[in-house]
Amino acid sequence: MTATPRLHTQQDLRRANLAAVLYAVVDGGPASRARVADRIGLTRTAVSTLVDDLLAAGLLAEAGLGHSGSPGRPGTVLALSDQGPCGLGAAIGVDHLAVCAVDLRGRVRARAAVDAVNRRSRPEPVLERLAGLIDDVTGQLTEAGLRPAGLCVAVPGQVVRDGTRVVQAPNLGWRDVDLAGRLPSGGGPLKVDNEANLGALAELWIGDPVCRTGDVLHVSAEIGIGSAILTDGLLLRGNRGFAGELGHVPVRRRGHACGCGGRGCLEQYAGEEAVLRAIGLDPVRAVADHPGPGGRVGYLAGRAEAGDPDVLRALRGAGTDLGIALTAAANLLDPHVLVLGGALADLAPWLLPAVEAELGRRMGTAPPLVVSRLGADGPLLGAAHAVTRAVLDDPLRTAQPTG
Amino acid sequence: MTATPRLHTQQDLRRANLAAVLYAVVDGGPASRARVADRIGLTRTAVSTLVDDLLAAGLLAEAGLGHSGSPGRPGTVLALSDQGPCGLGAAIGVDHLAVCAVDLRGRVRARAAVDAVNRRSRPEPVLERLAGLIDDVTGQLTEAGLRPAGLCVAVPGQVVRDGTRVVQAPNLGWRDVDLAGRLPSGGGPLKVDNEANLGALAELWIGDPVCRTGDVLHVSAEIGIGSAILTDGLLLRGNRGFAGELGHVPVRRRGHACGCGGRGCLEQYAGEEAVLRAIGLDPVRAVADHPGPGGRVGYLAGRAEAGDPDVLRALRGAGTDLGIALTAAANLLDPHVLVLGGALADLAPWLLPAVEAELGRRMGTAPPLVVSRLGADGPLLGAAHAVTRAVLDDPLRTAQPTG
DNA sequence: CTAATTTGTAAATAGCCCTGACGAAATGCT
DNA sequence: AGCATTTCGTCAGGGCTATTTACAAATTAG
Repeated sequence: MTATPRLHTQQDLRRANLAAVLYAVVDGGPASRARVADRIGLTRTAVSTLVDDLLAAGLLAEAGLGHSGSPGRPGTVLALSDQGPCGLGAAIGVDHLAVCAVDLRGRVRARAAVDAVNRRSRPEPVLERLAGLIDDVTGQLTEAGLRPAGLCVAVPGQVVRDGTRVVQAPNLGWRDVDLAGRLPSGGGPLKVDNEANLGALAELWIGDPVCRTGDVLHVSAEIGIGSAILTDGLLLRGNRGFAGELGHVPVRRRGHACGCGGRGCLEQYAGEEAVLRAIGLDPVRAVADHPGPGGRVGYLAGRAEAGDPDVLRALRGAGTDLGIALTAAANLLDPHVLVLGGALADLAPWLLPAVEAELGRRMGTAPPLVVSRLGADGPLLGAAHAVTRAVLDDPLRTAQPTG
Repeated sequence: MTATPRLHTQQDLRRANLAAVLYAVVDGGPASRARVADRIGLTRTAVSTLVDDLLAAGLLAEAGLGHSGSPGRPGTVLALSDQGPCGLGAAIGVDHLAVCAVDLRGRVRARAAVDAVNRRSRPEPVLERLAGLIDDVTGQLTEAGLRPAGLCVAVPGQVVRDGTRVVQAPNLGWRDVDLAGRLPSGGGPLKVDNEANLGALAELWIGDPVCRTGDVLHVSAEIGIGSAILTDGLLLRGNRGFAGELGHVPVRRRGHACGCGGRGCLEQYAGEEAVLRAIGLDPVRAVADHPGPGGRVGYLAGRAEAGDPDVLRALRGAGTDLGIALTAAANLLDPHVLVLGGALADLAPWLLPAVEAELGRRMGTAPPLVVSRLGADGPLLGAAHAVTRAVLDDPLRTAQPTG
């Protein structure tokens, strides 16, 4: 439900073609003007003028002459600038805070992270600590002569569609938190998005190439189980921006009551707490016993690695229920691929067989199931890249001449 | 997973603006050039030249002067031509064949239909009879001085994404049937699509206005239970074009075996056959006993109307299971509205309460549930309108001067 | 060293929309 | 009725965008 942006004026055309040039370089790698022209179907002349603008804006850079061994004059290779604007990404996790900056080439140029106990914490101190990290990263950037073009924050919760307010983040205990103006976004715009969404976008942009060839359902779990649906390279956000709530897909007709008000939700059987309970641990105590990013997940992975039968059985059970929910999703969406991301990626060796078995049993030809390449880093990287992608989408809006 | 059409040239811009003018009239009703200019954000001058082209192409027509009572020279009202190209729509149902033609204004200008027993029938005789109906309708059109701009066929089964081949239509017993060249499409292109998809599009284009304001999940059932997902006014088709298979969402962990190979699929509990079995009827015999379009559904509706407790209980049960599957879908998609279409619309009075009860029990705030305004006619109308919409999307491609 | 090939740019051209201005046709006030 | 006001549609001129055509520069192949 996004209003399709109408193409009316010649400026819109110009903007679209500027973006097309940049994406030709993003998707196909550095290339000469002539090669870019072939890729996007414009003439060399047109590409030349577009490139002139992009060079002046500091988004592209000439990187010497390329010679391919074939006859003809070699072209001057165009690459994305590594001196241009950077994207600031931040992640608010239940037990950590992280910030990073990526340049237009997608390289991480600065980062900072701390362990933190954000569970059931008030927003103010969390945002204050996060602001400190952001200032830290911004400092590193300006030292290197780079400038931030905006900030995007990944949160484990529901976010309104326009991306300024957290509606609900149960595991942080936040409700209706407006972030506008409360974090130093480096002059650019500030956006908030769900970590599952950003993890999926990261996988699309810089992860497994299979995600670029069709619709994707990207599952990710921290404590809750979320997912994101990518269609045609775009997120399906739904009416309120809450699409992808895989954790509340019913997998038992009459099952445990869930915090959402329902019964038999997947989260009650495959969520982190459910797995901890299944091996006889008190979830609340486990959080205290195994803090830090990947604390409980690392603990579970360790015991699974050691062959602990209780943990293996619990993960098999979780995988089976996840398989049921994914059957529902795959029937509804017919995705090209299913991706396990977030904390699930670290437990994939023990979850995957059960998930695949259940999918195979229930669907004639189930979509392939792959493990995220980015894992727990996905949301953070996705947030940073969301900023740089916004620059690429509208190159001259945020650009400024090279110094 | 549709390649986004890139906007490169000024011709593309022109095409987009021609379409914008037409859609301004479609969505906002007949209006003067100046009014259209206001609606789409172009200048009166630009709109004038666009309208000139559209008048010459026979897509728009001037309909006299409009006077609103306000000062100023009255504008000449522009309306879609009712002499222009028409869309031919056809529907292949399990027990009927239907064809209709709609003009650009959306009015049905010709139609033909017959009862037929297509269940488990070979494609050849069915296509032959359908071709006869199409010729009949085309004849009516040419008598009225109209010309068909293409043909779209609705089938109860899975269709490849490019819309030329039926992969599988279980209730017809068809597998891998290529329709290209086997039906008289009146010179224009021939397309095939799933009836659930076309029913949903019909609802979007000419049905309940709530479908136009956000993402929609449109459920429709003939014998199988299908659905279509509309995002941003576009169908979500999925990787192979099989998205929307609501009928195979699991609603029982260990349930009846289903033809799809799975267990506990919704279709086994809420499909037409399941309901017939639940009231003690043999589905195969019931088909023979109650033929024709709406045969079994009409029979069930009649008994429900009369207060038959068995039927009411069976429909309540089906509604409950449908509610479970819709909970899954609503959590994944966060749709703006859920629509019950197809044959379900006729049983809505008895299904709806159970569906709503289950949704309400499982979701804090469930999306509103509405009944399709078009019902069983949806797919046929959607098919016809798919053709006219294609004309509106690229006005000068298929156009020809007024005679 | 020459021919062939490819690259990048320049000049001229065509298409599209915008600005500004104008006559035409209605309303509303005197 | 007469006049000012408002709105509509069109015309002329101009700016922007991409294309066509042409050409100099730089490389490979023989």
